[in-house]
Amino acid sequence: MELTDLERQRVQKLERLREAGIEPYPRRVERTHTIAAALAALEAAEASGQEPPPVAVTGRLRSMRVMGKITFAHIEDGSGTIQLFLRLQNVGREQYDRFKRDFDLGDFVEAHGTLMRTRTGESSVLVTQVRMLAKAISPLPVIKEKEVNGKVVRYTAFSNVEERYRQRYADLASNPEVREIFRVRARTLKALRRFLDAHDFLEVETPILQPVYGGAAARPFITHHNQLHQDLYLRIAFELYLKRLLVGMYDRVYEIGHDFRNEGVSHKHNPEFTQLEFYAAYWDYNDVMNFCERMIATVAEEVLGSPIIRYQGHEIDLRPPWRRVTLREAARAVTGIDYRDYPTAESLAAAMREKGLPVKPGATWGYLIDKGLLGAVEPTLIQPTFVLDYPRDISPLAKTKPNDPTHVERFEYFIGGLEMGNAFTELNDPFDQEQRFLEMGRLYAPEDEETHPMDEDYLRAMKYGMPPNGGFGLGVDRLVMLLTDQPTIREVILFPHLRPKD
RNA sequence: GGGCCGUUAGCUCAGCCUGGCAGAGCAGGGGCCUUUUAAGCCCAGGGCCGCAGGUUCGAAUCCUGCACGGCCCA
Repeated sequence: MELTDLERQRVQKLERLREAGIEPYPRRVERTHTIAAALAALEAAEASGQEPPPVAVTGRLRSMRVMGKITFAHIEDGSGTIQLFLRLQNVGREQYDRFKRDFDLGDFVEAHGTLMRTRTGESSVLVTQVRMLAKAISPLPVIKEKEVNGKVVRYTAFSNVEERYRQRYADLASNPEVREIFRVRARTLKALRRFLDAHDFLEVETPILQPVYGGAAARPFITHHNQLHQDLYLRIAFELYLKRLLVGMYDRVYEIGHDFRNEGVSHKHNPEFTQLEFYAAYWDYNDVMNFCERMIATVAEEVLGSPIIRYQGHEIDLRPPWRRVTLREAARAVTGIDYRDYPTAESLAAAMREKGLPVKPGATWGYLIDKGLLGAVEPTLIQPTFVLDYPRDISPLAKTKPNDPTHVERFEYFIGGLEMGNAFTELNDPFDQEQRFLEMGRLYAPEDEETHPMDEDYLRAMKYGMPPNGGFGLGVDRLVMLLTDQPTIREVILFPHLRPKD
C-alpha cells in the first residue's frame, strides 16, 4: 500500500495505540443509543424534568476543537450528529491526551457519558470515556459549514466530479446531500413496487443472460459461457420474456432490474441502467397511459410529499391528466415539418436539412422521425406529455392503428425534457409478428442497432395464444433524476461507469 | 466521433495571458488556551504542477501528442 505523508502520520498514531495496548479495530461495540435516539432522550428528559440517562454513542469524528483542558468534537452516525464535550477533569490525563494526539477526523469512535446542554444550548455528550472503533488512515475531505441568516454556507467540499464517482464511498461519507439522493432512489423503487403490487401485478425475474436479445433498438454486450461453448447476450430489454409470461396465464407482471446497452455514455445514458417494465393483459395503450400518469404522480407524492415538483428550475405538475399529442403534431409544431408530406427517407432528410436539423447519413425514414424530429421536440416537453402514434417500421412489437397500417398504437412519455419511457398496445398476432421480424431483417444492415435477430421461441410462445395486452417501460434512473433534481444520470447511479484512469 | 474547457499539496483553489525561487485557505505537525462550533493565536512543514516530447540559457507557464474528466454538438 502506498501511503501519503498524512497517511503515514495516521499509521504512526495507530501504532502508538497498539503500543499502549489499545486495539484500533476492536470487534465489539457497546452502543446504547443511535445519535438520533440520544438527542431524543435528552429532549424527553428535559420535558419530564428528569435526569438525562447515561448513553454510549458511536460515529465518525467530524470535527475537533481542542481548547486547552477541554475539547469539543462532533461525531456522526447514520442517524445524525451530536457534539462530544471532553474535559480533562472528567476523562483523565492519559485518555484526554490520547484523544487529542491519536484520534483524527474520520475515525469511528465510541463515547460514553451523560447527555447535557452546553452554555450555547447545543445537545452534547459530557464524555467520561472515549474509545477507538476504527482508525481511518486516509483523510476525508474536511467540510466546514457555517450558518448565516439561517442558511448553511459550506466553505470547502469534496466536489471534484471525477473523484466523487471513482471514490463514491468518500463522496457519500463527506457529502450528506449525496446520501440523500440514494435514499430518494430507494423510496422511489419502493413506491413503484407498492403501486404495482397494489394493482395486482406480480413481480418476476427473467434472464439477464440471453441466447437471443431483443425488445429494444440497441446493441448488446456479448459474453460467453465456457462450458456450453455458447455466446450469450446481456439483455437490452425484458419485454420478450415478460410477454411469454402472459401466454403462461399471469395477467399482470412486472420486473425491475438492469438492462445493458452497448452504446455511448451521456448525461442521460449509462451502459447499465435500471428499467421497469410491466405488461397487463386485456389493456391497450390508452389503459397504460391512464395507469402511467397515476403511478408517476402517486410515486412523486409518496417520495417527495407532492405531485408538483421542481426540476432544473421548472415547476412540473405531475397530476393527471397529462397532455397527449401525436408524434406527427408534436413534430410539426416544433419543426414545421409534417413527415407525412415526405414519405421517403430521402425527401424527409432533405426537408430536415432545409430547416437546419441534423441528419444522420443513411438514416431510415423511421430513424429520422424518431431521432431527428422527435429529438428536436424532446427538450421542449417539460410538463408531462404523452407523444402518441409512432411509425410502424420503427415499432416491430406494437399493434397498428385501426385505420392506419403505417402507424402503431405506441407512446413515449416525456417529463422535464427527458424521455422517461415507451409503451404500446402489444402485438399478439404471431403471423404479423413474424412478418415484422422479417422486415426488420431486410430493412436494416446487420450492424445497425435497429436489427432484431429472429426470436423463434418468442414466436412459438405467441402461437399458443397471447392475450391482448398493454406493455410499459420506465427508465427508473431518469425518474430518480427528476425526483432529485439532478441533471445527469451519473448523480443517481452509485457507481457509474468510468474509463480506467491509467 | 467533433469542438471548447479542465487536470497544481489530503481537500478547495490562485499562479499560466506577459517564461525567471511553487502560493493561499482548510486539513495535518509543534506550542498556548476549561463552553467551542469555519473556534482563536504563535511556530515550522508539506508538491512527479496529469503523462510524454518539443521550443528556450531557463517551462506549472509557450507548442505538439496522449490519458482521464466536464460542458456542448453528433
